[in-house]
Amino acid sequence: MTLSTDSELRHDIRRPSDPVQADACDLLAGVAPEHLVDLTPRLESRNAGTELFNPREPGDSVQILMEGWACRDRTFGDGDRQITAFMFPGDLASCWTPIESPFDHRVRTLTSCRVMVVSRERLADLARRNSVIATRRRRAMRTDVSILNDWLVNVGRRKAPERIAHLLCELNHRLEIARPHVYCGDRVIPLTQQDIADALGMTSVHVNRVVQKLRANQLLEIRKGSMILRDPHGLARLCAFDSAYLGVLS
Amino acid sequence: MTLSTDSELRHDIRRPSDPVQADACDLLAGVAPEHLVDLTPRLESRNAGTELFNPREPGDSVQILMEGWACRDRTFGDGDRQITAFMFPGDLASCWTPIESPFDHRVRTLTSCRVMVVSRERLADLARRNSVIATRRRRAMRTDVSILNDWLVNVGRRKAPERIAHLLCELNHRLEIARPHVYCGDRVIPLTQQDIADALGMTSVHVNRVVQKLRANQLLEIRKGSMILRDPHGLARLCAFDSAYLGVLS
DNA sequence: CGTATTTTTGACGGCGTTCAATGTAAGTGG
DNA sequence: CCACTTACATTGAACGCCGTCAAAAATACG
Repeated sequence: MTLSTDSELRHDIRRPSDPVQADACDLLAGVAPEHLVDLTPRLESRNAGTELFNPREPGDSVQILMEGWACRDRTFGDGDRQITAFMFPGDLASCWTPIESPFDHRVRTLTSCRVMVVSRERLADLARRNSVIATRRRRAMRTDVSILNDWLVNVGRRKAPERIAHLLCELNHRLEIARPHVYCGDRVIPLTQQDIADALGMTSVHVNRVVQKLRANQLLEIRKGSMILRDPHGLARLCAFDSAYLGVLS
Repeated sequence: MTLSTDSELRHDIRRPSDPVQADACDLLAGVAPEHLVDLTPRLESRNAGTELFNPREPGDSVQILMEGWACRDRTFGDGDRQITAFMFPGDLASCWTPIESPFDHRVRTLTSCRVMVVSRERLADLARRNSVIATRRRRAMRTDVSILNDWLVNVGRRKAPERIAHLLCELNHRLEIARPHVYCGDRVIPLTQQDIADALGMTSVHVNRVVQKLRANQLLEIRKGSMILRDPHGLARLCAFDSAYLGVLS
């Protein structure tokens, strides 16, 4: 599959058929249709840069990511921001946040997205009663801790080239597992260099310089608004990537 | 309460009465004595620098921290290490790890400690059957995610002085909540400058220089192997500390 | 007292930031 | 189809935080 332009990568997303199907959602897969209706679900579109969750105004509906990429971040007064998680459908680590979130952060879309809007209260009910969903959420949370733990190691201890390579390897690994749910080209990371900088505690200027070196080594290609991994093994070698911490995903 | 020497801070720890009491343990508080016996618990001492948990050799017993400080860390081949959590008794964030740990890390004591050794299998059983413990572990895990999230923001976006101040503020806050369980002086942080460096992604040399500035501003005192916070509010002002993310603790 | 650990200090270098400008592709409206 | 606008990527120069290396001083402990 080849995509000719960036806009296709970011915006030309395949649409699932319109009737709301639980199976298309990694959190609710397998839920009986009669229970699903209780949630009053509806599919909606969101532009890139839309807020999906804000702890100060939880609201009484929850938006579950069905297509596209989102991130969890914290923004400072001076405009600095730190991204603490990347999320996309089909990825276990992405599905636990909707109902409750213990900490000060928000969730924003990075690309154009489709979300399933459901009643928060009823989803919480369902999660309490349905042991499958409960288990799924527990595993999702464990995965989130594990990834956060690894990001901290990454940001705290690795130099820029290894740091960037490690993030790309992680995303690639998660994407492979989530493949059936992710509607963008293989090994395409739909992130801005600014996004990557915000996730890794760097500036976009420096990300750019380092990423150019990686490109010079045939490890990846650079597009406007995205990157394409050309040599995942080379990237993994560069940062001694070990996917063990993602084991809970599979 | 004043302590004259560091050895007292690190080693002169009050001992709970010898019969094993569930209430002294934040994970098992409230568990009926007859259930507690099933765990075959025994109190033991550990020197500073002892490994309490290693994912590659989980073993069939679990060591629950009862006194002293420990940390979760990852060590690299070249000796570099990243600490990803500080743990002490009475602190909710410290109690979920023992039974299962989804990621690649180990737990080591930082000071001399006392631990309660229990059967892993039976503790897991108990956690499954006892909803109080289950709830406690869930909250503990949430707290852990929340703190990890904040550490990532801290390491990724703050400069050294704010970064150190923020860590100290967090520990101070958690210590105040855990006070009845922590047997060391008020506002004493029994950490080496090397420990702090390993937690914040810095070198001990630079931690030292920054910490000296904080001391010059009457914010803290420096001891061998520990620090004493003299002006918590000043520290909080320096880094704009907001304890909201620790809300789940209380 | 002698030893080990930790703190402290100095010189030097570099990785990464800051500031600012330019280039370039995509989207919009006339 | 072109002018205008916006968003990213790219480049260069200057600066500085922080790491590296190495050694010395201070503190605690046996």
